[in-house]
Amino acid sequence: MAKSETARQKLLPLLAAHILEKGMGAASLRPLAKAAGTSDRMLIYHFGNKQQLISGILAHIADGYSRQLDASFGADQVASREQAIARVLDFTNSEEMRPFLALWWEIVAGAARDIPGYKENAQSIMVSLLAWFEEQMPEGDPDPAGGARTLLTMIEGAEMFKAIGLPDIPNRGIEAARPL
Amino acid sequence: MAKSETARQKLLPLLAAHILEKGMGAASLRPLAKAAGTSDRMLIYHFGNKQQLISGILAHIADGYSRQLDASFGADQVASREQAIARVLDFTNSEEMRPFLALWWEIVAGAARDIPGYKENAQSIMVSLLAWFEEQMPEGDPDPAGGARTLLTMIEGAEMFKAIGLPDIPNRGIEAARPL
DNA sequence: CTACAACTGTAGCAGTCGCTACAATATTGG
DNA sequence: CCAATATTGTAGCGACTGCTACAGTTGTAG
Repeated sequence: MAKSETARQKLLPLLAAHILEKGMGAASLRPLAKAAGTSDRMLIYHFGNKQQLISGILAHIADGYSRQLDASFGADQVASREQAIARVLDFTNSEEMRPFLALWWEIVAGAARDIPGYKENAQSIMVSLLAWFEEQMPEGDPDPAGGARTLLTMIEGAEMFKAIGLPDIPNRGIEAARPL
Repeated sequence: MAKSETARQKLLPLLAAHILEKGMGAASLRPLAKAAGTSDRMLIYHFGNKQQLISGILAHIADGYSRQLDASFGADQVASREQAIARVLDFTNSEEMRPFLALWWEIVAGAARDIPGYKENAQSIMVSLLAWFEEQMPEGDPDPAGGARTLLTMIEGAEMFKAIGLPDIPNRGIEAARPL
């Protein structure tokens, strides 16, 4: 099946861009192939079948996402938990994050339905996000590990409300994310 | 197009059951029709087109969900915020809630992608859930409205982590959901 | 140069998709 | 009873789905 690794590496960015823009609902072979300047025939040739193709694209996107996280936040420390959570929520409000978030909820939905590959992908994204966020915790926090989990749970809840167009509901809640 | 309201009311429970079990990915006319003991031809006849059909089914499910909420929780008061949040999380762990939650994330994903109808549906579900949860807040809570929003944000974050198979991440966070 | 492997275009299969045209039957109001 | 209306089955359209068979072309190693 798949022969050339470099061929895949050349296709992946274009395939990823297409999925980020159009969503998993538009992730069928012919549109993907067109977006990548090739044919459905060649996508199967390089990736074996559709499932492996999608897995490859999602993994590629997850990689880019975590690299973007590191790049977007300097090493400057944050002073409080409130500041840490506010910084992340601000960041996810940016226009460039929209496609990632829309895709994220599709991945969550796939994981909740036990579609093969989705749960693994979602977990790897969240585990690395948690590790990254743990480092972002304010210096001297009494419980960075627990705090990061608290705040990340809060953040994800808030992101859900943002996604469905009710961004104000978590507002008051976030103020409550103080260390005990 | 749609003529008989009673005909729709007879079909909706069967259609809803099919979507809850199989997910939106299996929500195409012919399987839905088969599950409801009719034909694709008749679904279009009764509901006009697929979008109105799906909207009707989702609204029906949302109705049933909120009625189930009221039925599953007695009027017995809860003593603390921790107890309120624990009760809801326990409830959502039950097997009968699984289909609702899986469908919920598909609705969130659709809302995040601006698929017509999904955002409205998601909002109406969350608004009524919030209103219900506000009533469930412990008596004497210093800020029931804000607290309900705090806890619901936390709950939804926790539900997401459960959905992707990482139920332990929010655990420590939930202990922190104390009133200020 | 030749043999072999890597790559690619064309065409198509068998299935599903939402939806509709047409014709027939069932029901109901006058 | 008769006419209008409501309901239903059959058949199919044109588009799309993942994937494959076949035939070729290209690149490379001996």
